[in-house]
Amino acid sequence: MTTALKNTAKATRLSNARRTALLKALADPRRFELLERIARNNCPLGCAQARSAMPISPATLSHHIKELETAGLIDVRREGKFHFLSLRPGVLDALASKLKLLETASCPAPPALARK
Amino acid sequence: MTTALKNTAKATRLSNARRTALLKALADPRRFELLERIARNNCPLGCAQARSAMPISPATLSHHIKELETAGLIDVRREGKFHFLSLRPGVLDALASKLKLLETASCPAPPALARK
DNA sequence: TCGACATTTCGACAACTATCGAATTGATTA
DNA sequence: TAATCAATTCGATAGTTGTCGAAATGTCGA
Repeated sequence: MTTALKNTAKATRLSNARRTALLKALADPRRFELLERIARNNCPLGCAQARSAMPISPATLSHHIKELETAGLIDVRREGKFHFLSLRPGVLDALASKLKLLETASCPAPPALARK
Repeated sequence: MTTALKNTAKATRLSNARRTALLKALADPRRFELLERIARNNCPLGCAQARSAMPISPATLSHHIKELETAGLIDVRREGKFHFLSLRPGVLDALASKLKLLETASCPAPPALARK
């Protein structure tokens, strides 16, 4: 019950600060690419795998991983020397919902609206 | 038919560059707040209205408006000295869809995944 | 035409951020 | 214990970005 409610709350509620943190983490193209790789992998993505897939230095990768983790977008599992990255469930959904809400809240733009 | 297809394509397709531009525009908290005000207004929001609602200088507001417009999130209608801002339909939806796709593409994280 | 007003541009500044090489830390194995 | 390897931290650098005051531009009305 508590867990169920907690998960539901997480899926629908984002504070302004959290929203900002998420959007900032996603705004960097390299980071988004990394997140895509993590999301599309069929199981937790090895850090080493990410490294060989992207032309960036280990230091830069580490930095990006930390940014994604800090924003709460991914989870990092450590097994000895090896790290495995996975998408944290529900976070992107919550953000997407927030954006859709904004779209829904708006009134249709008049057709005469100039786009100069 | 062409228009219908065009709108459909817009709702479902975002290039990487466009996606990045959108996320960068949304990542600033002030800008997001401005977008929220535009979205929630029942008709195009007057620039002057935005100005009086937010504690930022005219220069800063102008800068943010330009960023939102350049990213393609809003349209600006000019009536003499006055500008009116409105949300461009479908853009937030397209972005939200992209995020949801990413969520869907991921595999469920194992419960044993450590969150250190 | 001038003055008032709405908005933008310009230049400066400070803060933030992506990237890297080098050094460090931590885990594993011989 | 030392060597190897995975990943992080550190410091530096260059680029980006938000913010502002002042100046400039554009519109309108007297």
